[in-house]
Amino acid sequence: MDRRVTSLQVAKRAGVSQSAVSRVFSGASASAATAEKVRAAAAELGYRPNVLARAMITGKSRVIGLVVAYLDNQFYPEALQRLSNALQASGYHILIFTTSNDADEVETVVQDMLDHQVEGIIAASVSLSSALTDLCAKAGIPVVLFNRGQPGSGLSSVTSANVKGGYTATQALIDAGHTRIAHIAGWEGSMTGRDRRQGFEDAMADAGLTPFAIVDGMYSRDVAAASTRQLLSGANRPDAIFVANDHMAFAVIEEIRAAGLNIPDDISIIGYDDTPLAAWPSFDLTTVRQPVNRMVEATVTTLMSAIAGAETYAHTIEIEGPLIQRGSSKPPKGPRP
Amino acid sequence: MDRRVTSLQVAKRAGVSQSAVSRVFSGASASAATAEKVRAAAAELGYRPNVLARAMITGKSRVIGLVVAYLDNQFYPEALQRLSNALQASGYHILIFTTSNDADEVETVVQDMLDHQVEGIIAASVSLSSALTDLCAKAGIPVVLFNRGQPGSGLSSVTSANVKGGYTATQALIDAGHTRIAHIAGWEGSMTGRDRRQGFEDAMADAGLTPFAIVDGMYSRDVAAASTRQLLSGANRPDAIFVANDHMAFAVIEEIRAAGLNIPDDISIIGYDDTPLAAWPSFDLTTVRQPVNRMVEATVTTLMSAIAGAETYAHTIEIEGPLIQRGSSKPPKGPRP
DNA sequence: CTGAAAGCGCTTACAG
DNA sequence: CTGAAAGCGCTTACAG
Repeated sequence: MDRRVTSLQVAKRAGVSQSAVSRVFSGASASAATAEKVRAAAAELGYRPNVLARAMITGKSRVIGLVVAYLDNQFYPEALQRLSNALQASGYHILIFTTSNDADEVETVVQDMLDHQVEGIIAASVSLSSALTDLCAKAGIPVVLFNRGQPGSGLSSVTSANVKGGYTATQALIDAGHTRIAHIAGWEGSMTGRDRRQGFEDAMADAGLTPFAIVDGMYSRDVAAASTRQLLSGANRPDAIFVANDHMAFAVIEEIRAAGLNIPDDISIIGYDDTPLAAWPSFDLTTVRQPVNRMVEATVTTLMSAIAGAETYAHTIEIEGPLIQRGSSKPPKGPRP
Repeated sequence: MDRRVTSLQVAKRAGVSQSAVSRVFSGASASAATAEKVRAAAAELGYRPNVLARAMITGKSRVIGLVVAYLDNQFYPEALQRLSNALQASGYHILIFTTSNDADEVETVVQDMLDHQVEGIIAASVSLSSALTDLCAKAGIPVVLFNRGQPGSGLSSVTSANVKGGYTATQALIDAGHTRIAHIAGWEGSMTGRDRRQGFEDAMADAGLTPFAIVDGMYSRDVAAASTRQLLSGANRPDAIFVANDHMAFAVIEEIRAAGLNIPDDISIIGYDDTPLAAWPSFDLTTVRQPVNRMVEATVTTLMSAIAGAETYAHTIEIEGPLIQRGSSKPPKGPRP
């Protein structure tokens, strides 16, 4: 319940001015003797600079706002952890906000962040209205979209190469000899969903195949499960499904098993993300890896240089990830070209 | 890139004093006419109070520090989301720190939080050294441990009723007719681990049974998997295992299946937490539910009343959760008393 | 109700 | 290198 100790108290104890104390702790020039006295006094008193006061003067809060929507998707906890570590390494901390993708809620959250004087915002799988984008621009607060593109918004984004990833996944199914290939797409309202779908459609077209079906899974387990039941209910059924993320793919796998079908003998499944669970024996999911570490690196680098004022234009960074071939899909047939 | 607009600019535009602007936005008394003029000017200029400046004066940052260690365990993303929502509802925001349980790292993180003038700290499954506990006490910053007890530390904690939960789980295995019951314990360094183990031992003793084995799973998938292989390798093997959390139980289930054994026919498994995955058909895990929502509620309530200065003594809150009987363990035999 | 003024705990020109 | 002083953007007694 003690009041916090201030630089003035340290100054008195050390027999120097308050400015001298400040200089020692802010890394400005000070003689060895002064620094010595100040540090000793500070240690005795348990002094630590008030970050808020410092932020007021410098205009640098050292805080980054992070908005995240889908924490139940295992991709995000890992991303959050890595983001947190990378930012801490740069001397920044994360003010976190969880939200749905509802526009009003996102607006509230972004306003809150701005009010807290964050130096930058990372929006993970969340879209920003153009009003919100303007607001951040006017406040001079850089925004980086993580795992979500928003072309034309003028916002920087870091994603995996979604079109290419969708293509690669689909190509792998084609190479395995499949012809009745369905796609359970990501949310149509998201660029990642549309891009992966585009990759699917391109690969099918290039192979002269017609999609068995394309349905919007909304990045939801429940919707994906219902879609799967639907796909299996017809007289004719797909022999392979490319699912737009692992989170949905797990639900798809379970539905297929519940229907008494075998994976991959009856149906091959390929997901997207390579979340930790994909490698678990229970799923053994073939999937396109999103290289979280490189995506996080790119996000932090982009944000930091924007904060430093180095760049004012938007960066659209796409990082390629490999297909991880596991047991949920048949391996490629015959010799590869 | 504009400079942020300040209360002084609003005051000039509205033709009132800066204090008047402040009063309108801090909810102090102001005439309807003044409020009107101020709000109009603020809206035109896009003014919002600087939370940092407000925090400096009031000494209330409206920020809660959250330390979390095991984000790969699905219990935590859910808890984080609920915590975030509950705190936002109280006008607070979360400064998040991920850490290992390493004492030095925790110390750094807590210091960082204190430097940022957080009003309270929630430590999820992380222990605080007594030096750190003292530090927070001296700074007058309340700490609540979430899902981790630390008796004798003087810190408040919110957990499930771990001894009772361990007892209930074990009793369920006994009721199902099992006699060779093993326990893969949580980390021995944690109170939750020790309590659940205590519940296991009590139930076994009450039933006149000797534990088949007790091993420390360290709350780690890998350690739990290795322990399982060990348990299965002997001439004699357990017919049931109580695993101290779901996160490990999933790995245990997979090892048992890999060994060609059937769950629950050969071995019954019961976990702890009732994470989302437990209900998935792939695991269908019988488990003791930790009532996340009620734990979060209790955590926020405790923290808020401590911040309000209402209580200075430590609260140790234990919340009971039911056993969720699913397919990974045999149902109780015969009639229940 | 309202304005002038002091002050939260710092950083940073400015002289010396 | 060092101290006195101004100021970051607010809140809050204090008079009027």
